[in-house]
Amino acid sequence: MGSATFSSDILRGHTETVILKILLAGDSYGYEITKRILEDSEGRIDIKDATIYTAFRRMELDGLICTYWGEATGGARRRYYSITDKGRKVYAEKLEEWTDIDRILNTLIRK
Amino acid sequence: MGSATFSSDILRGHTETVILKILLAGDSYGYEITKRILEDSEGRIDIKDATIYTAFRRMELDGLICTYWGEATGGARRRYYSITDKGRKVYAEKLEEWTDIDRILNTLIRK
DNA sequence: TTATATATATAAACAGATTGGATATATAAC
DNA sequence: GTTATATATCCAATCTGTTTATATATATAA
Repeated sequence: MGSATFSSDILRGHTETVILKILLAGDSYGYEITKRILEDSEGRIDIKDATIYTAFRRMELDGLICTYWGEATGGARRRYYSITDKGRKVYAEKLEEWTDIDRILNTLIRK
Repeated sequence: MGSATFSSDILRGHTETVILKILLAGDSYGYEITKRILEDSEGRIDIKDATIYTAFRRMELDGLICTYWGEATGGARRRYYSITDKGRKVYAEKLEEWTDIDRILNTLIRK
């Protein structure tokens, strides 16, 4: 139980930040990002496809990312996402915010 | 803007853990806990009264805390909360979980 | 008497995440 | 050829913790 995936509330508010960070390294698509997060989180963060696609739509509306159809290599078609200048700016802000949250939550949660 | 209070999504999933940690040090009541969190978070976490009272109700139903009316000293009546054995056990689990989340989110969010 | 700080509580709304379902392509196994 | 599996996207309905708005009540200072 203790090593299962985290409750969805834990990720809430960080999903966009994590997606932006991955897109900083280069364009990618939903399925790949989901797999990447699962790997990089020691198998503990299993973002559902519906979650990531609704996040994409929201972020596109907010101008953080833009999208284009790409070719698939052995599977269904892929919709690629690219981070915008605004997206880079928002990522920088969220990174700074995380640094603060991290310090403060450690104070509040630990003895 | 950068130093304002955090979005409510950031606290989501941690509210109960923070309340349990405060109750570990001794019984307390809603108003005091809210003030305490605001102080200990450098003024960045301003939990709304409705949030804390609904959390109390949820936690009491789950058997993490129990409650009793106390006397007020210069103000309205107070409802005190006390952590139960189950609450102490859940806190220990959440603390362990936070240790993991902290490490993993730092990996996912930072370059 | 007015304003402010102290203190609790509930209904309705909000928003990000999940569940469940649908659709579609390519490849490996039977 | 048919089935199973991996790849890949998307939407409607639902869930759930938090907020907004509102109500209630006591004590003290201006």
